[in-house]
Parts: sequence; structure tokens; C-alpha cells
Amino acid sequence: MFEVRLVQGSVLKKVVEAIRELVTDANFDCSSTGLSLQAMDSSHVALVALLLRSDGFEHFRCDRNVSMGMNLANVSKILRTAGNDDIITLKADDDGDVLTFMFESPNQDRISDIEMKLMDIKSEHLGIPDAEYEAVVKMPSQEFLRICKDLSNIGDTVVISVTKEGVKFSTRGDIGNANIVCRQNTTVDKPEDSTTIQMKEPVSLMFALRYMNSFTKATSLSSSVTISMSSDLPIVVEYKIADMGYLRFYLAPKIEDDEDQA
Amino acid sequence: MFEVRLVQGSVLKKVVEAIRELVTDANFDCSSTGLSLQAMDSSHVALVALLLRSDGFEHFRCDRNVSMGMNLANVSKILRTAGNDDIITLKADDDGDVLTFMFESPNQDRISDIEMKLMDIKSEHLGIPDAEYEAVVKMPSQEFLRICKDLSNIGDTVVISVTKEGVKFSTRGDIGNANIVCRQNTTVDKPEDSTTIQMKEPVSLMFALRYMNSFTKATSLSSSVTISMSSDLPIVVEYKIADMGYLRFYLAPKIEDDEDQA
DNA sequence: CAAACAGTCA
DNA sequence: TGACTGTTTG
Repeated sequence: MFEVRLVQGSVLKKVVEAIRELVTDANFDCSSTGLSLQAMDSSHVALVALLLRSDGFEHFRCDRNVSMGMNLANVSKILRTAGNDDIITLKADDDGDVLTFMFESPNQDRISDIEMKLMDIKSEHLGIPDAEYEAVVKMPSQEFLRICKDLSNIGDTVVISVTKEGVKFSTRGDIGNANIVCRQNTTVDKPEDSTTIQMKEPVSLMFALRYMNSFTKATSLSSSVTISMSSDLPIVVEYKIADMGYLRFYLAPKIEDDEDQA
Repeated sequence: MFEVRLVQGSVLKKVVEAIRELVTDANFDCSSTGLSLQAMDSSHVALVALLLRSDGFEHFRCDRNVSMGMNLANVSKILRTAGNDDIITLKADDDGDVLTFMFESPNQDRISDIEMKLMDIKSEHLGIPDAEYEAVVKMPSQEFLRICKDLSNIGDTVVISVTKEGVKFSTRGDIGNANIVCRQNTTVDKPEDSTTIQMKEPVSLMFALRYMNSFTKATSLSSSVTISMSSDLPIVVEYKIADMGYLRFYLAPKIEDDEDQA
């Protein structure tokens, strides 16, 4: 028996909208700890990791561990029929190959239930070591969104360089070259608007902007984003989900071309 | 001589926008009683019935009964040139094959008149008996719109079931099955937000969502919609037009497949 | 948070 | 040309 109840149903809607561009099918793994998902994007370049801890739900019952395979486009279609304020309940029998979504409007006037057939997806669960990163940048998620969007108008890749001065996002394209530098600033009124940098070692890595832009689909989940980098390790772009967990994206760096200075 | 003046011209704009998807050409029938229209949709499955009573107009003169055939796409084009607050006057000579639209902006700054050639359309006027329906549901038109839209993301048909518990909208599709239940609630502050059910007999009928979605184009005409059903009779979806009449849609039920319970 | 608008895509 | 999506406003 699996049954969980989430008063803030919009969280689930946002999570699915954030990862559906990257991942078409995925297993949602449920245990007494909570609900988690780990999946490679369709071209096996990026990795998505979601955790929603059981204590973030109003009700969480999961008698035994289950892995529920879903097509995210279908999940999205179903969740779009839920209001943003709806309470969402997910239910499945132990042997069930069906997941039931229940949506209750805030005033209980309208209750919908939608059954969705589950799929068998071979899971490729990778252990992700909890590395110590050489540089960790926390910045407003909106600002990161804006930077990735702006830079992708110029070029296809971004070099993220962290020094003690700040974090620099650079791209090169036919139009020209662009650099955006964000300095550390903790003096801002609201902590979520601050940019903080923890650095053991200067790091500079290059990534495909296409994936970065996909990651920023999660912007509405959190007002800040945390970017962790070490030489030769995948970057981690993390959006915390208040009181529940996180949505993390991993992406391997591109080898920097020894480009001639134009 | 035919000349009518409608201060709230937006009503006419909304009516035409609501039926143009369903009906391409139609006769507007004018008599001293008012202005009415009755037409089958192009695939002869649904029926549209409009009534605008003469007393809803500021001025209504219709010396003898006339039937004015119009292409609704053309009417729509003409009405789109009118402002939403414009006063609309329609004029035709008795022998005329021309209808004149006159639009006056609220402050009289701008007055346009557009002549449109009328067409000869063979009318197929069906008498619609004023049946007593086994179940009549009144609900917010926005909610009905939302339900039809949501369900059509899952399946092609909707089963509408009225019981004393409430009204249930169900569909089945490849993704899964969906049910939305609306309970009766008259306790809401605003009467237009209430859902009321009058039921002599439980009724359950199936309809094509494609037509339902067309009907909901009339949503802006009224804050509530009335759905009347009897076994084996066409459903009636009615949007009342304040102080003037109604726009009604009729649709025959589909024969429910004897589907095996999966 | 829902409705209206505008701009884009098919 | 119409439908849809995303944005903006109430």
C-alpha cells in the first residue's frame, strides 16, 4: 500500500514541469524515507536527482519499497488538470501497476481522480558520491535563469569560473564574446537575494548552455540556486524544495578547446 | 423595415464568436418577438439555438418576419471591428438582401457602418419540444469549461452522470481514466458560483468532448451554465443571456460501449 | 490565482 | 487563419 498526501500540490506540478524536458520516462522510487527519482536525460549527458522527504508530506504511507515507472509527458498532462491550490494524493496498491492521482480543490467542492497505468522502466541507479566541491556558489535562481538565457543568445557553451572575486559566466559566439561577473554580496536585505561563494580552489569549467537552460526550468521551485563545481567532476545545480528536499541536476563539463584568441 | 439597436453590443460579438466554430452559415430569423437562430453544426450532430428577445433591445422594429442568411465568418470579421463597448444597430430594408451594421463608440466619437450582402440558405427549422428533463445541473460556466478542457487531455468522450451525490464527469484514455465529481453546494457566497442539481432520476450519458469544448466557447456569455439530461434525449447546454434570452446547444448522446471492466 | 491579452506556431 | 502558449494584469 502506497498513499501520500501533499497539501501543497503545486510543488509536484513544478517538479514535473522542471524535469519533463530532460527526462521522458522515469521511475519514482518510494520508500518510507520519501519519494525520489533519479534519471539520465534522453541523450545520457545530464542526470536528474529528486528527493521529496516523507516528513514534507501531510500523510505518507509506503509499506514496502516500490519503483513506479511513469511517462513524464503523461504525468504532466494529468497534473495540469489539478488546480495550483489543490491537495494532491497519490495512491497505489502494492502489486498495482496503476497509480491514482487524487485532486481536491481547497473547498472540497471538486474532487477528481485519475488512474494512470505504470510502466516498466529498467532503472539505472547510479550512486552519486557526496563529494566535497572546490567551489560552491549560491545565487538568486532568477539571476541564474537570466544569465543562462542571455548567454545562449550569444553562444552555445558557457565557461563558469569561480575566483575569490566572484563567479564569471563567459560565452563566445559569432556575434561576439560575453562575460557576466557576479560578485559575492551578502549585504542584501533578503538572504535569498544574496550571492555567496565558498571556494577552496579556483575552478573554471565549460558546459553546454542547452542543458543549463533546461535546468533553469526548476527556477520556480526555489528563490536561490546552488552551483557546486570541482575540476573534472560534473557540476551540480541544486534547487532546494522547502521542507521537503531538493531537485538536483548533474552535468559533465566539456573539454575546453584550446581555442586561438580571436 | 428591420432596425434594431443593442446598447450592449458585446453580447452580439460574444454570441457570434461562440457559434462560429460550429456553424458556418445560418439564418437569423427576425420577428416582432425578437431575433432567433437555429442551426445544425456542419456535421449535423449538434444543434445551436439562439434567442434574443425584442425587449432586450433598446429599440426593436421588425415590420414583417424575415430570415436573413449569413456567413458567420463574415459576420465575425465585421463584428470584430466593433469595440466591446460599442452600441450596435442592425438595419435592413424589407426587400433588402443587404444587412447594415452600425457601430457607435460610447462617446459617439466614432461611427462606422458596414453593409453585408445576405445569402439564401435553405433553413431546416426543427421543432424542439420543451421536454421535462430527468436531471438538470446548474454550475459555474468557468468550472464546466475547465472540466471539459481537462478531460479532453485524457480522452475523447465524457460520461456525465448525475446522482443525488453530485455530478460526475468521467473519461477514459490511453494514459488512464479520470473522474471529476462536483458536489451540490448552494452555500457559496455568490449564487453564480453555486452548483445545484435537480434530479428526478439518475442519468448517465456519454458525449463527444469535441462538441462540449465547442459549446464552452459561450462561457463568457454567462457566469453559469445549465445542463439538462434525460435518457436517450439530446443533452441541452444552456447559457442564459441576461435580460434577453439564451444560447442553447443540443447534442445527442453516444451509445455507451459495453466495455469490459478492465 | 484566474482571466484577458498578445504574440507565436501550425 | 485559427489555435495555443506565455505573459501580464486584476
